[in-house]
Amino acid sequence: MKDQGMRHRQARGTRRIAILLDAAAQVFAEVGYDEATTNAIAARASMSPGSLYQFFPNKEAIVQALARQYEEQLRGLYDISLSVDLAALPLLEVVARIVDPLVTFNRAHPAFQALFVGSQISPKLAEASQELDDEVLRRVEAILAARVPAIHPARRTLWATVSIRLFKALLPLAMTADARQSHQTVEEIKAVLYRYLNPLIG
Amino acid sequence: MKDQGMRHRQARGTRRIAILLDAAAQVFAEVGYDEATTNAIAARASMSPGSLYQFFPNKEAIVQALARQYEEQLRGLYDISLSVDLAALPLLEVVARIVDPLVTFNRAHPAFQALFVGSQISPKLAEASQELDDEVLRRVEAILAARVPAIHPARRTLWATVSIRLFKALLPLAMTADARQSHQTVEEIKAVLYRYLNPLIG
Amino acid sequence: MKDQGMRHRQARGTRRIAILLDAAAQVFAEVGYDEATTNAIAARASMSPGSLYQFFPNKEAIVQALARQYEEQLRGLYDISLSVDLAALPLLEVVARIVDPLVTFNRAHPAFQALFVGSQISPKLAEASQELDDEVLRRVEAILAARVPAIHPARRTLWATVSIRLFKALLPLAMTADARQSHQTVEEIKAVLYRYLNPLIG
Amino acid sequence: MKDQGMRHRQARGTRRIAILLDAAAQVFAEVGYDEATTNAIAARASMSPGSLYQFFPNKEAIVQALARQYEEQLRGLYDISLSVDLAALPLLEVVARIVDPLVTFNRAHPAFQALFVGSQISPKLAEASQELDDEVLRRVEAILAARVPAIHPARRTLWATVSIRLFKALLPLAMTADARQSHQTVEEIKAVLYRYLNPLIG
DNA sequence: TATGAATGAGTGTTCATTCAT
DNA sequence: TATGAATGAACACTCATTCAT
Repeated sequence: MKDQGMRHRQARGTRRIAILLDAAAQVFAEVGYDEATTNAIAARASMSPGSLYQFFPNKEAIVQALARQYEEQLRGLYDISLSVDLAALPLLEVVARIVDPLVTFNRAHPAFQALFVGSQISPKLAEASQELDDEVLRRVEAILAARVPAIHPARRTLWATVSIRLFKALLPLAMTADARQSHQTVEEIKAVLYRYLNPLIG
Repeated sequence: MKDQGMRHRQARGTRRIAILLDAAAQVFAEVGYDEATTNAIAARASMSPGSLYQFFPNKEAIVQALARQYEEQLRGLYDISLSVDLAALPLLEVVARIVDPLVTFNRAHPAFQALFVGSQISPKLAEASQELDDEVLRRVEAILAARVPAIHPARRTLWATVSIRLFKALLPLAMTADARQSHQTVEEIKAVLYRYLNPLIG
Repeated sequence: MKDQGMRHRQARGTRRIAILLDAAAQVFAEVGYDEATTNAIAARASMSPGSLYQFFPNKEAIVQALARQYEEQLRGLYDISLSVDLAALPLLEVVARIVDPLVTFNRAHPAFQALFVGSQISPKLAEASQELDDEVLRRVEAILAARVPAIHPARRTLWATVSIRLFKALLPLAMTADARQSHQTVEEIKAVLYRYLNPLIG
Repeated sequence: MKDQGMRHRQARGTRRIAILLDAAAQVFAEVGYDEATTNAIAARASMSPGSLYQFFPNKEAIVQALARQYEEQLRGLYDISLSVDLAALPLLEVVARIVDPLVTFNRAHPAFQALFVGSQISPKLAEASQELDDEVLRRVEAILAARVPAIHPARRTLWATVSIRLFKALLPLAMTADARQSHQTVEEIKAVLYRYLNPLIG
């Protein structure tokens, strides 16, 4: 009996956290992290400010949780599409296997863009979503290393950083309502990355 | 007599606007548009907040004016370095003639980055610096058109948009104190753009 | 059967109240009444806030109950050490028989100080621990009356009030960790009271 | 002309600070430092919260300013009544010259009590009014030293500390509306201090 | 015209208290 | 009855904007 109550409560808590993160994602997507207010997030989640603070100690913790969520979901996404020998694939295929899922993911989670791209501008957001950025950098470096093991670490970091920034810069372009134009832009993103990386690791 | 007084007053007004824009540029460069306060800008300009609002109706108008100023300065910058037949130049040279002055300009005007790059993230700033972005887009489109006149307008716009975003994405990387690394990054910027555009308008 | 269940429930309630008052005492001793939060008290008592409010209608009621508890415990304390003819004892001895147990009691119940001394400052607390203060005043008046029966009631009240306040003022000084200094201060407390009262009731 | 404007503005600023400190004193006197809200102080001063923060960076700064004001006013008070050879005066006279002005002062400035006495309870207030407490301690120690130069510093500090605490404890008693009772209490305060100190420095 | 004092709605956050379960 | 999630009014403090001088 007690167990059931507890399980129920925990489930409720988890559900409310999910609702909050959803609301936060919406608000972040609409006005960005800096402009988002905790009261607005709570209101969007149909909660009181007090409730929000029962689950998160402060505003930063909300983005961090959201970023962590995205990180895990992305991990799941790529564990499938990258579980092959990347060195054996044509570069264009590698690029596609990275870009396409990310674009799809971003369409399903519009706030991802706000965090991932916004971290380049807002210092506060950058600090909060540091982990996500680090994780992405590590992963891209790993992919580069898989194809060109002999590469100098500093160059590898530069190439990875540049690649990530290129992607971040173009991702918003692909997020229009017009499906046709969106598809064309995604192709362009892949072309940019392919052409940039081909002379380096092709 | 009255005329002179008026001319004097107008000159004074123009001068004060220039001082304000200078102060705004400093503050924007230091903390970004969103974090910049109008009081801080006025103080930096050794003026009262009231004076600031005599020249600008609100914070947005300040960035807009600053963006317009940059727009004009950039026009002057390129009227010199682009007054040749771009179709006759190698693409790498064209890219260099566009990128290098812009990097130089940005080093002299650190706030330019805050506006130009920041407009991709902050919706407020995006709205305010719309015109600058439009102008830049038109110019890049013109260059593309000069090299490949037969190009479909939609594709031209896409290529120009992508090129500009690529540049915006990498510019901050080039703005470090380390001269050596900065030079390397600038080369990388040019490489990215060259490789992207070569198959299209090489 | 029903009776037993009820008795059981009541005993349980009494026990939980005791636990709560203990927790409250700890928290009051640590941060004072004003800074103490009901949630902190409940947590310290390993209870939910809701349970706390099942036994006490509000925060004030908690201090009141605690004060009442201290009142009773003090009664027990003095029923022993004052059950002699105070008129026959030297004043210094009387003072010692009042001060020493109180200091000992306070060392065992650090929250007592928070209530007893704090009531002089925080209006909220003063209201809440009014009863305790009244009781103490009555008792000190009784002692004074025992030694000088002919005393004018108003003077008796004044002397008692002053004596109590003197004690309250110095008690915190005696509550340091340093045993040596503490003893010295306790002697000072007794000296103050003795010198004050000697010309009056010596 | 400008000078006049500036002088005028400065005067206005000074006046507004005085109004604020007055309002703060009222609110502190009514509810104590901890319970006082900056918005309440601003409202009492017929100002907006923003105005308050134009003059004081935070709540603590307000008490500090008030404490400093009291410190100076007290200095002025005592420069007159203590500018004699304290060693030559009878102790009762010395005590009267210290206590009487302070009581008078406190009647004119009810918030003084809130700061001076309250600092013994609220840690926040204690921190903020530290300086005032230190200053008072130094002064009392100086008086003790003037009468008994050979005294051990540690004992001098103890006696001064005790004396101050005694005074703080009794001061509120003297602040009733009833003039007759108040006078009687003040006499009692002086009696307490005299009897305490007489065996030590009489 | 220029000033800067003044405004007040709004920020992130806390906590005494309530109430569905 | 016991729970702890939920509430929301307040708090200290900020800043774009206004306005008396």
